[in-house]
Amino acid sequence: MIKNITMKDIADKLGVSKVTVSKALNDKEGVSDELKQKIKIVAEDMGYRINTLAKSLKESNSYNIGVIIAEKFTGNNKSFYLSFYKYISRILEEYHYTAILNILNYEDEAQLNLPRIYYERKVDGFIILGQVSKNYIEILKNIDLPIVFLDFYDEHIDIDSVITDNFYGAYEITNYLIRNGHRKIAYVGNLNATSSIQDRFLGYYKSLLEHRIEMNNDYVINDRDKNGKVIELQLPSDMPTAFVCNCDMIAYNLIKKLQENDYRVPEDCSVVGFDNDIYSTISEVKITTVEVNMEEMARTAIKCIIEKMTNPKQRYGRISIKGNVLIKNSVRTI
Amino acid sequence: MIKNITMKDIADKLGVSKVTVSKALNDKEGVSDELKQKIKIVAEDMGYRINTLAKSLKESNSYNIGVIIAEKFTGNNKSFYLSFYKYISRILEEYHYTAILNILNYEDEAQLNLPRIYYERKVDGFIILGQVSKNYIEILKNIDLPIVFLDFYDEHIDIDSVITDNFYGAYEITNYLIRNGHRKIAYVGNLNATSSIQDRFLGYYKSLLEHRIEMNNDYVINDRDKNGKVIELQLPSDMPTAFVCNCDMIAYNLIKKLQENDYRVPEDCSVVGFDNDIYSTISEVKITTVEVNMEEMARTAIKCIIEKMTNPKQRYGRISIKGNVLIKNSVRTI
DNA sequence: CTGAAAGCGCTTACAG
DNA sequence: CTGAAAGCGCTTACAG
Repeated sequence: MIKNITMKDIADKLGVSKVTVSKALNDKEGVSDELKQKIKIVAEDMGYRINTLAKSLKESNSYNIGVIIAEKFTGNNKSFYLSFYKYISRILEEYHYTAILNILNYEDEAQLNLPRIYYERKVDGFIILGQVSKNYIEILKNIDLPIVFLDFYDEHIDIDSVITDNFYGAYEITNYLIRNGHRKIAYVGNLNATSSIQDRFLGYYKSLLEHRIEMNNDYVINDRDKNGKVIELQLPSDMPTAFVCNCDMIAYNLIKKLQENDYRVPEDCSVVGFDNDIYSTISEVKITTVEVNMEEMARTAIKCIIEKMTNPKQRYGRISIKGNVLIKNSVRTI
Repeated sequence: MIKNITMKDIADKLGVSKVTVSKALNDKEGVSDELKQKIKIVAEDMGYRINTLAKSLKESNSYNIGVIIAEKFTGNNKSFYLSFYKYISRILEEYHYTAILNILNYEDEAQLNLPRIYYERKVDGFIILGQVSKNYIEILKNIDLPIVFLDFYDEHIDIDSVITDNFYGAYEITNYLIRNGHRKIAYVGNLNATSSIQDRFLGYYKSLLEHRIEMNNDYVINDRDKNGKVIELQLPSDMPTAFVCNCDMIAYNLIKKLQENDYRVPEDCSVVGFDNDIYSTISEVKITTVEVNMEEMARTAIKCIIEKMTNPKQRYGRISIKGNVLIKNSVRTI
C-alpha cells in the first residue's frame, strides 16, 4: 500500500506545523505570503491530495448532494449509459459501496484533467464506462487507484476491461438469419472504425464461413466517413435478402433508406442490429438485435475492481460477456 | 441545527461504552447477544445513522467508486435526465460539492425506502430529478435534509421546486404558429394527465384568447388513456392546419399518424412539440419545439439547496424557468 | 505570523 | 464480555 501524503508530511518536510500547512493551502489569514507560496509548491511536488473525508468529518458536512431519479425514467432503452449506471450503482450497493457518476466533459478530456473526485480522495477506484481518448487513458494509467474499463477496451495498454462479446453476438445473430433461410447477407459497418465494429464483422464472417457462404465484397457497406461521421448508406446493386448492421442506430437508418427505395422490411429485406437501444424500438418495425447483458457486465467489472482494491497486482485482462439475440420483427423466414 | 445522534449518545443512554456500541452495530465478537440486541433497538429508536465519513476516515477507504462517462455519450438529446445530471454535477462542482446519482428503483419507491446514501450520511441534501410518487414525497418531506424538486412539483406540499415554464413556453410556441398565419390550431394532450400537460394547454389557450381565436373542443386531442398509457391518436374530421403537442414524443407519433393518412408535414399540417428531446430529432422532419433551459434550472435548484443548508427555514416555493422556442422545420407559413 | 491542543465520529488493538 | 486509549487527517479557537 502506498502511503498517502498528508498535511503532516508537508509540514515535516518544511519544518513547520500542519496548522500552518492547512492555513496556507486554504488561503487563510495568518501565514506569510512567502511561506504560503512555498507550502503550495511543496504540496504540488509531493503530489498532495486533500482528504475530504477528514475535512468533512471535522466540518460535519459531506459536500455531497444526492440526485435521485426514479427508475421509470431510465427504462425502455431510453439511455444506454444511464441504464448501465443503474446496474453499476445497484450492484455496488451490494458491496456496501456507493457510485459517484462523473461526466467527463470535452474540455477536461482534451486537457487531460482528472476528475475532482480523484484529487479530493472521494473515491477508491474508477470504472470508465465507454471509450475515452487514448491520451486520457494514458493519464488514467498513472494514477494509483484500481481502474476497470467497461464496454470498451484499449488494445495497447493492459488495463482490465469488461466488454460485450461482439464477435460471438454477431456470429449468433448471423446464424439466426441463416437458419431463417437467408444466404445473401450483407454487413453494414466500416471494418476499421472501432474494435467493436471490427469484431462484430468477424463474427458475421465466421458464421458465413461455417455455412460455406462466400463473402461478397459488395456486401460490406460503409456507414461512416473517415472522421466517424455517419454517412448516407449505399445499397448494393445486387440486393441481399438480409443485412447485419453493426448497431441499432445504423439498422434504423438502413430501414428508412430501404423504405425510401420501396423495399419493405421484413417482407423484402430482413435487417438486424446490435445493442438493443432506443433505435431498435422507435421505428414501426421493431428490430431484431443483440441485447447487451449490462447486469452481468456491471457485476463482473465490480468484482474486478473490488478484488483489485485488496490485491492491486491482480490482472484480469479482457473479459467478454455474452449477449442475447432478441427476436423482434425485422426478420422474415424465406 | 439538529444534533446528530452518534454512537456515544447510544452508549450514554445505555450506560455502556461507545466501543461496545460499535461492536454491537457491526455484529462483531465480544458483546453478549443480549446487549447487542438491546443496543440495536435503542439505535433504531433514536434514529441513529452511521457517519460513514468517520468510518471511512478511520479505515482510509471512502467506499465510493467513481464512474466516468465521456460527455460525448450524453450529448444530442440522447437522454433527457442524463443531460440534466450533467449540468447538476458540473454546477455543484463550482460550489465544491459533488453529485451522487441515485436511481430510485421501482421497489424502493413502492416500499418507501430512502436511499442508502441518506442512512449513511453521505449527502447533505437531495435534488429529486423528475416526478416520484405522492407517498414517496411524504417520506422525503420528513427527513432533516434540504430537498429541492427539479422538473416537477407537487401541488399539496410545500417543498421548493424548480420547473420549466410550461405555461409560457406553450404560449410562446402557439404565438409563433399564429405569427405564421395559422388559426386552426389543435392541442394534443390530456388536460388532466399531469400538471405540465395542463399548464402547457393553458399557455396554448391563452395565446388563442389573446388572438381572439375561438377554442374548438374537437381540437383538444387525447393522447393517453386513464392509466397514462399512450394511445392511438384520433385526427379530427375538420383538420386543423397546426398542432401543438404536449411533448416531442407525441409530436413524433402525430407526424407518423399524419403521414399514414397522407398529410405531409409541414406542407399540409404544421406540428410543434415540447422538450427538445431525442424525438424531435429522429424523424425526417425535425420538430420545432420548446427547449428546456436545463442549465438555468439546475443552477437555480442548486442555489436553493445550498442556501437552505445554511438557512433551513428558507422557502422558495415554485420557481419557473423560461425555455426557448427552437425553430426547426415542422412549421410552414400560410 | 506561527503552532499546541482539542475534537469531528468512528474502529482497532490491547488490557482487564 | 466490556472498555480506555490511540489514531484516521483535517480545522478551529486560542495562546504566544
